[in-house]
Amino acid sequence: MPGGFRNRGRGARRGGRGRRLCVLEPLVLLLLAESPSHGYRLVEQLATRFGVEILSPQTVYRTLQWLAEQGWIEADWELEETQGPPRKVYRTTASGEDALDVWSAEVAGLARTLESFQQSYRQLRQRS
Amino acid sequence: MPGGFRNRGRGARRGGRGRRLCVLEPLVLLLLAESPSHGYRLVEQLATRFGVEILSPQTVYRTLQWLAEQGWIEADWELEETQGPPRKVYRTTASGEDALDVWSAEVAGLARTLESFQQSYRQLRQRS
DNA sequence: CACACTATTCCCAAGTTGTCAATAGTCCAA
DNA sequence: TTGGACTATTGACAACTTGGGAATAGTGTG
Repeated sequence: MPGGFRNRGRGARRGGRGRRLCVLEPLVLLLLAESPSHGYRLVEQLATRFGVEILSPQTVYRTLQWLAEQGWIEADWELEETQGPPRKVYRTTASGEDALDVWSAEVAGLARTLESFQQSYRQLRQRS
Repeated sequence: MPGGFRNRGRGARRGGRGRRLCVLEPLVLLLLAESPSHGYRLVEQLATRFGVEILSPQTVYRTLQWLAEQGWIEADWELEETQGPPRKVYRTTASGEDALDVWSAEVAGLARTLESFQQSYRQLRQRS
């Protein structure tokens, strides 16, 4: 389960409720910068593109609402006929593109932290 | 502020309360696997070793308590005289070493997600 | 017509976090 | 000796996030 913090069994680990995904905003922002999409599809895209499978759809819809409140994305109801109820299709705004750059730097910082961890971990296991 | 989710200004970003570091457990576990330490020092080590500077000490102490509840770490009050109140020095247990391996795999998954993000981000910016 | 799938939104309990505060020991300067 | 700075841990509480359940609703299938 790459990239994800899946919940397995109560008490087995900290998490589940209350635990933040911590990279959902930049992921969604990037997907929308690539091409407009809607909540239901983003859940699938997050899984296939980034291996993020833990998500309850709620989390994605809420992130979408929050990103829209920041003015980083905008939505319109899709006009085409669909196989189901109407879709709310989001796309990035100009300030959303700027926000993506900021988030990207943040992600790079986290990536460096993870790299440090992995390097130290390998060294520790090599010694033994 | 590499690796960190610093809080700047209210409303400017999702976070502050309720925002998780999402990699604190493996980081602390690794540091303790390298050598025993105590809460106050771990806060410093997290900053210098991993660039994690956002932490309120509380978060670290709580993580320590939780890791101890899992049986992954154990503590004794330090016997030596110190420059201050007594320290609770934690060290990993055998099952803690196993847990570190599991967490390491989890971290690797998150690292892959971040890599995917960064690669897609670079491609997006190259195109424009 | 019931059922599965698509698609979004609201509400709540459970869990996590930062802030404030309390407690306390050591060291140093006024 | 009294106050302040630093070391060190813990408790309580409000603010915030999340997953699950439920509500709403359109479309396609048996």
